[in-house]
Amino acid sequence: MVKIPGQSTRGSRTGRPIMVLLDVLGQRWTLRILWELHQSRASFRTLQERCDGVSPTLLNKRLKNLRSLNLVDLDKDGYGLSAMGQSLTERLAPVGAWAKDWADQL
Amino acid sequence: MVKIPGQSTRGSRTGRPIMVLLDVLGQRWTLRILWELHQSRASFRTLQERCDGVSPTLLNKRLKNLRSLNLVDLDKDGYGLSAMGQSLTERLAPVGAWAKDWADQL
DNA sequence: TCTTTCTGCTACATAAAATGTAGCAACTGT
DNA sequence: ACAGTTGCTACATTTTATGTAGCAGAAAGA
Repeated sequence: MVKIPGQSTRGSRTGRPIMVLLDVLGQRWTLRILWELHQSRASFRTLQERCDGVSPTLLNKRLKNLRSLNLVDLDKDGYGLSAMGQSLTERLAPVGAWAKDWADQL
Repeated sequence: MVKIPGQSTRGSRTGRPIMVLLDVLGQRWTLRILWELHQSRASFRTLQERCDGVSPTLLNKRLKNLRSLNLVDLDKDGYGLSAMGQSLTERLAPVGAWAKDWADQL
């Protein structure tokens, strides 16, 4: 059972890792934040701009959460993906290619 | 430029398909709904139960949206993934495997 | 040293989104 | 005719996100 302190258990009643992950990624801006950090490290403010000016309140909330989940870290160069975060976004990459075909088909 | 009627343009100012997709997938329950439909087709109510009793209001909203995006369809056997939805969730599958390692590492 | 300009972050009122519960109309099977 | 489905809607309450302002600390320049 995966239990994250201060985290909702919505969609996690089974405790199956995938459910927990889908729950986390399904939070507004989380996916986008990971995507942006996958492009490059960024300071809080830069990241905020890149995320279409998402509110700092929420950005901070998400970043705190992603750090506690060991997907994101913070150093002198600002925020970036941890090794784990990197491996996740790498697996998410094929979806980027898929999106092009999908958009054409729409 | 991809424009979806009645859809927020949050995170879609560039109109890049991936941004639109991240925006859609980043909506609460969307990812989970796709995941559940990837397991098998289901009626509205069955799907609702599988999604930990998500409110029918929201479930319907998401399903409508996913149908307009050509990711989900509805037939006599209830809701299910379209061909497009299938190809998306297939690309999402590696993330399921990843989640196990991630959970162990937490 | 004294600004200026970054940094990450917080407070708080407003607005938007999600929940929970009840129930409707249409169809299916007995 | 009746019971049990189906997909779905209404609506009041609660939760979440937005937008704006601004604080405290570090670094860089004059």
